[in-house]
Amino acid sequence: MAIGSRTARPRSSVWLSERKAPKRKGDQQPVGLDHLKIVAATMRLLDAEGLSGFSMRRLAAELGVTAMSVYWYVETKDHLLELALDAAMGEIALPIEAVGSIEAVGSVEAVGSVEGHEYAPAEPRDWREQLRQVASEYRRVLVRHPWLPALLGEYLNIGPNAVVFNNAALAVMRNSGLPDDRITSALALVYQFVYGFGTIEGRFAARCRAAGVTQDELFHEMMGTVEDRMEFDEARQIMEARGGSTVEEMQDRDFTFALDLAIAGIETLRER
Amino acid sequence: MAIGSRTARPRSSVWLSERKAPKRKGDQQPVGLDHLKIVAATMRLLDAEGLSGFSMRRLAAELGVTAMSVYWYVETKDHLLELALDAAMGEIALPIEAVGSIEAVGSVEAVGSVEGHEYAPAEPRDWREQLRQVASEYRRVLVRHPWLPALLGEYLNIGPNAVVFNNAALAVMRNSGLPDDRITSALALVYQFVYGFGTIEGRFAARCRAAGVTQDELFHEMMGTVEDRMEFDEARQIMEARGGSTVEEMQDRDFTFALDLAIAGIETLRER
DNA sequence: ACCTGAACACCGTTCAAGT
DNA sequence: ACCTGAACACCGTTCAAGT
Repeated sequence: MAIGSRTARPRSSVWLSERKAPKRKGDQQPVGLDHLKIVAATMRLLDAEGLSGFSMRRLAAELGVTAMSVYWYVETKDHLLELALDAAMGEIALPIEAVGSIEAVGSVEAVGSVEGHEYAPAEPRDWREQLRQVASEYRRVLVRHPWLPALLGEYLNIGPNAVVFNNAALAVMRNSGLPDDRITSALALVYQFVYGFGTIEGRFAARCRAAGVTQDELFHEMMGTVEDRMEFDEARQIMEARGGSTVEEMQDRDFTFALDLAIAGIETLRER
Repeated sequence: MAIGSRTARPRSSVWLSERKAPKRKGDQQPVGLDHLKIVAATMRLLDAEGLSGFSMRRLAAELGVTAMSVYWYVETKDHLLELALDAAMGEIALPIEAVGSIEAVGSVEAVGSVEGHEYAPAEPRDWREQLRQVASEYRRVLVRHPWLPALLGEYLNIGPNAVVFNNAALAVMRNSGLPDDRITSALALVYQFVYGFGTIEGRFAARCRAAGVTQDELFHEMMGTVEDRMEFDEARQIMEARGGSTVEEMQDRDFTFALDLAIAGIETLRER
């Protein structure tokens, strides 16, 4: 099988529980295993094999260590995955204008994220530009880590990097000029869209990689299968009108125009 | 743990492989086990225990049968979950105007779905009304079955009911007046939004059920935790401006206005 | 045609024990 | 302070066997 598992629903989050080890730096012998290496190896494994290919035992083997050693650093597999999740959130490059106080960024380090957020070099720009940047960065990270959506769905995503991201997203939307009581709606529209879009895009790419075919090959194969199955005149007509000769082009067009729709909607309803 | 598992990525879909059994009706002894009952029990278990609480062995026990009996009817756990996924898609009530040819509906039955699509009683209406209906129906089903998003992310979702749903969604959007080459974008914006929105809404509700608290209780608890953690003036201001005294009210407001934004965007860009 | 039981290769995690 | 090995309770699935 591919999803689902046996133990009970987790009731806690890494971010809501105490650190397992004080994690002081100048310790005696550097044994070659620590939080950073473990999370990095976790992400490498997840990228390469997917969530279903990941197990604590596989990870230990990857680290050249016995199955249970990892448990000295990490409470459960769930906590480890939450760390990987927040590390991925940290890869979303945010417009510098949207990143708030230095304290927020400092607290990222304080709770032990793997890497801080990256910041795109940018001068202050239009809120639309900033929105487009955050959206497409988020999309890129979702595609790069196809395991991310499952974790986003499973855990609370209140890690330090997630908080920075959410604040930045909110800051950008506040510049749109929408009244305060509409901001959460607009945020939901844009980011849930990006989430869903990036999810299927990343999954499709991963599927192609696993099957050893190009995206265009798999796309045409699937279209063929579906067309064989039933009458699809309407759908086919739309698909052909979609434009773009490659899957990548179609995706970029769809993504860009969908964002344009959302932005146009915001601008239109702002005036009312 | 809660997600991920051990076996390799599935390369096939129920919908792309042959039926295991010819499934003829007038057989000798009715043993009390069949496709319908199995899928129904699966959905009941998933609703009650979640994806992580579901296993072939639990299901067999639920059916009062030995662990391996189910395998006579169903090839793998993955295939069974695909059947449950499409059955859930069939619960989305579609506006009768948007449901195409009778053949499409006929083919639903032909491939053995659990129940056909429901059709809301409706006279022909504005495309905006239809869009709102499909969106909120989709949302309702996502909330009712919190395991649905994980399955939607994992499998191809090309079952008969999914095909009917997609065609209906497309038919509605075609009535918006957008040019053909923009339809897929608009569909992505609306349905990925609903998917993401319904996902977190359903997950939140499930979490409350599991913890035995009301949604409002958990919401305030979480707000408290997050506020304690770091400076959150902006976010708090927005949250307070959000309006609505209960979580449910906030969610309904957010959902409705986000859809309004999308519709306004479609209408605005349609004119250009 | 339908169902069972034993077995296999995997899990996450606990726990006592090593150094 | 860090790592190991054996063990427990669970998986999905195969396979030979029952009726």
